Amino acid sequence: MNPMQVSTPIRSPTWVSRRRLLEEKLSDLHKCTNLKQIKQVHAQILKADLHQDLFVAPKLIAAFSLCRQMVLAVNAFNQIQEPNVHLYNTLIRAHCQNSQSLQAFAAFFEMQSSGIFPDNFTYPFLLKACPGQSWLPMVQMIHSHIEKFGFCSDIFVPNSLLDSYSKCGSVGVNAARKLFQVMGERDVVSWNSMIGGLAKAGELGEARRLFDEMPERDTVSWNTILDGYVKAGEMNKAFELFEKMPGRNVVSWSTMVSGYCKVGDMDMARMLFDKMPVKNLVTWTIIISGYAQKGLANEAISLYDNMEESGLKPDDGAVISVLAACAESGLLGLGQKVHASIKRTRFKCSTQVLNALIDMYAKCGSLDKAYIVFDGIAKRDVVSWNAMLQGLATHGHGEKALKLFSRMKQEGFKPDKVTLVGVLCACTHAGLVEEGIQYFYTMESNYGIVPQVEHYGCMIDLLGRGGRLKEAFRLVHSMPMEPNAIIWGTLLGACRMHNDVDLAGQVVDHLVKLEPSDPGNLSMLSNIYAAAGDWDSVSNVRLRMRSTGIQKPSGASSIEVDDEVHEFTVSDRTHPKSDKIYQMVDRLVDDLKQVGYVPKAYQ
DNA sequence: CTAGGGTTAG
Repeated sequence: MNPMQVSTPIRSPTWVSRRRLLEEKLSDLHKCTNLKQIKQVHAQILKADLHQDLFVAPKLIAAFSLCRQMVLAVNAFNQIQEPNVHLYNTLIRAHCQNSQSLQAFAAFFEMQSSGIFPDNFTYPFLLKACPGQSWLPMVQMIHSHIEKFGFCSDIFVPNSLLDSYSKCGSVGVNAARKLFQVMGERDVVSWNSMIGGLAKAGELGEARRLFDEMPERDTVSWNTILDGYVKAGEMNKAFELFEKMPGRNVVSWSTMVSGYCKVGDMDMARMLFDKMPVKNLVTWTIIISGYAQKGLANEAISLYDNMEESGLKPDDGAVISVLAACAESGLLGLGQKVHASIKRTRFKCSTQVLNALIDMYAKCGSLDKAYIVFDGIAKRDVVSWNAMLQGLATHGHGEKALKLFSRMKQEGFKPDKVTLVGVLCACTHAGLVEEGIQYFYTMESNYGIVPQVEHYGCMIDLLGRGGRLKEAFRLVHSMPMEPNAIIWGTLLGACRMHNDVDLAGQVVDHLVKLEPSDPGNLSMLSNIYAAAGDWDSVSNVRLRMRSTGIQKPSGASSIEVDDEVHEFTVSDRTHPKSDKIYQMVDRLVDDLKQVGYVPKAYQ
């Protein structure tokens, strides 16, 4: 349809005056984040009969979208009889902001089929709805559309395309490279996107070359290359750049803090954190999660308090990050604190936050609390079910997990590949070998899920733990994909469990090829030979270890009591209270023996 | 365009 033909309703003088009354309230409506206010204005709009106005509706949609009220947003959209490009663009952007990529595309296709042509805003919004590698085909489709209709006059369009490609893994980065080369005009944003994409794809050298080549660099350019080094763990190089870059901003500082947290250097992280002139919510999230990941509960908790005292209210991202860190290190205390602060400050939480809570409670061993959160979710999604299922499965409640699985199907949820990992894992932990095999071989026909490497991993664990090593080994060889290190590692674990020395030797050969610098593999083999009393083979392996120059650092466990970290290694007597500790260990071993546990070391 | 972000086999 020709845009000129869109009929404009005739405005009566009363209409104009009604609208003028609301004008002031409408002007900032699309930026309003207070749902109550929006609903008030909405009521006034309805009263004034302005809800079908092409000027008012986009503002309403944007406002509802900001408050994550997509049902209301779509409703506002549906009030319009003949939506135009602008309205569709607003809807697409709204879906995109609320990570409803599919709905964004649905809106796009609907727009096309009603004969409305996309403009210079449509494609960039749509490209934003393509998060990551799995959306590469959609990015390619949009690319061909753009080429067909020639919207490249505005650099915003090719820049968006470049950025989307560069976030789509190595294949996408190749396409981005090509596009970057043929782009007639490049601004600093084009360069930044290209450099960021290369750095993310692990092409740090090429990224650095482009960075050096750029005609002009802004703070984002510096931050991008800085992050490239940080993600590669090259903190020395990152620090060097950080020191000499002009105009550091809060992102530059936060990037450095994040890098030091990732390599575990909390002293440097804290020093920079204390020194940085401006901190925001992201900065606080980074440092708190950093401490939490290291298991330093007291530091993390006191910083969380400081953050709230400084008047910052954690958003979804902050809550999810901190909870994920708690889950990783089992910091139930901090997790509960976050939960309490959510309950205190929020009327309701997004499903994403509740899912993070389930996972945190489950991973910290508080399955009952996980269940309470799970039961209380108004709108469960597949991730909620998966988190709960996985939690039950990994804590030995295999049957309960399978029951949850049937409930999930009863309530009409479609299992995805993660669900099936949980189901197979549940079978493994409940010793239900036959059931697991059944699920594995029927998952494609029953649920349309083609077994992936993760599912094979579960199967190998299932068969291996059940002592069916030969079958497990055959399965590894019949896999349609290349077995990865986890697969071989699982099999090796099973060999150790059942003292299969021959198989272990073969498995380790594969493992060493995949992880040549991992000292754990050979040392595991050595332990297996030792357990079988094959001391010649043990010394052979030791020789192999020495000839490759690989040394296994002795494994150490550490616990944290009252903010003091205590580290322990094998037969460690250096701790001041080691006598008491060993007394306790002996008592525990006795208790375990009484319930039928046979410790390996005492065999 | 840059910093934090829910479920995934050893």
